[in-house]
Amino acid sequence: MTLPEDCPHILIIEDEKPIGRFLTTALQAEHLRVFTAETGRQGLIEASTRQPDLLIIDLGLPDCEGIDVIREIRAWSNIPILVLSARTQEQEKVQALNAGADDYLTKPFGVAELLARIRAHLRRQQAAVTLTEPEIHFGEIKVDLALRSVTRHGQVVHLTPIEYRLLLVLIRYAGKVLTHRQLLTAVWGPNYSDRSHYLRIYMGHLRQKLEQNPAQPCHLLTETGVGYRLILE
Amino acid sequence: MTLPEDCPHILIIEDEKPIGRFLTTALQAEHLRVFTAETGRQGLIEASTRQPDLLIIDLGLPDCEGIDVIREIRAWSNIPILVLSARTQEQEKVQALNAGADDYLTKPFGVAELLARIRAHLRRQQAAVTLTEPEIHFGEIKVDLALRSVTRHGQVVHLTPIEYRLLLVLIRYAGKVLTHRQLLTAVWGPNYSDRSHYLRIYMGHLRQKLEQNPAQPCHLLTETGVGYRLILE
DNA sequence: GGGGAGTGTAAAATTTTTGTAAAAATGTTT
DNA sequence: AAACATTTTTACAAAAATTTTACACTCCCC
Repeated sequence: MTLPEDCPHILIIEDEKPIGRFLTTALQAEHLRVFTAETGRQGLIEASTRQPDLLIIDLGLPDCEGIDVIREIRAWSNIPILVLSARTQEQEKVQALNAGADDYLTKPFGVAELLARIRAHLRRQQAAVTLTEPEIHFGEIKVDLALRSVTRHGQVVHLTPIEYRLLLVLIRYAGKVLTHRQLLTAVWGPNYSDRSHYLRIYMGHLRQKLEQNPAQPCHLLTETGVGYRLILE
Repeated sequence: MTLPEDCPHILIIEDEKPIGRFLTTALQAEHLRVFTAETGRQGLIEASTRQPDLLIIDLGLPDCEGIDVIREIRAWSNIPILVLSARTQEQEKVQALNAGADDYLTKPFGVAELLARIRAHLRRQQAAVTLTEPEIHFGEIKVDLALRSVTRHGQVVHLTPIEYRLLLVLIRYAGKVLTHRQLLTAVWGPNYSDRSHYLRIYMGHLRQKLEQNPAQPCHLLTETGVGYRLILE
């Protein structure tokens, strides 16, 4: 088996253990990293601490309705949510989609179909790149996205391609903690998600070039054990 | 006396008739609709047919253990369950909470306290349905799940990974008593369920960072011999 | 009052994670 | 092919987080 870190993370919320185990092995065989939760509550905790790339949830959980779980996650995240439902749960399925689910599969379903759907959503998610503001400011720094230029006190600061790309990702999610994996995937691609040392080096470069005091950064912040975040202004 | 249909329904499972009658009249006086059962079996039937909003159950029932009743109900419902226990039933009390009970009262208890707890859980239950808020507030603290940031008076409060995860679990089950085992399992994993001293240290850290007066916490509360709970607002 | 279980706090010891420099490899331009 | 810029690798010091250890405190029961 290959590296566990080096692949998309999937969270499965499923109360029936046999099905959960089946799904887990099926996805692991496709080189996906799997986390599981057996209740909605536990699922919410896992979702916010593990930061998965995709969520699979079975409707009809014991503790709270799967629909409520979807609604709560949608309040702060827009990861793809894939719903599993029984044929008797037609209404709930529609409700789930209204609550913010992206797709559904009716049981029983084939593994091939499940995997195809997962891959489609992961691809789509990665393609979602948009940004509105033409200029971003923080500290002494101005970033002009249209010109691809970074200036400090009006002086041009030269950034290498990777440095610029890393900065872009941080800007797009400014204020939010981005996990190592999220940053590595966004900048180097999904096959580099375990090379955290790259981040240390390039965050170091950015601090050297953009921070007033690189040793005590006040915009490019470290969240030890989790990742990094950019604080604007 | 009139009994409006829109008042909360309470089911009491209690084998000692005098206590049952006492509780019934006390709750009815507060405009709560009361159903009673004298055995666990009967209680399960009542619970599924009456669909109460809250369940009060006395540990130490004759036919089947109260804990089994809790477990069975938790398999299909997440209504608040309030446990009544004698001082000699410390172990059972913790077992009941581990099985999914929300709160407990040790006999003898005052009616005022019972009513306060009932109201708190009914309110929490109602709020949980509409809790799609991306931000959670309590005291001077704001928690933003999307940003993974905690602020106090707008100032960022830095939490380590374990501190954040522990806080998250407490938030998800806010108002409910969480046993040491439940917390340890949720944060450190099932192999750490006997390291209660970890909890003391990290609850201490959270109090230090989040409470106005860490020595007299008003949100991160200790339930001696049982566990901890978070009180919002 | 004395003793014990459960709890809170501080601080040391340990492990994990991070920052930095610099060398080696890669690629690009002239 | 040499000079240059950039990325990747390597190595080690520094910082942060976790775990361990120690001890004081409170409440309750005897």
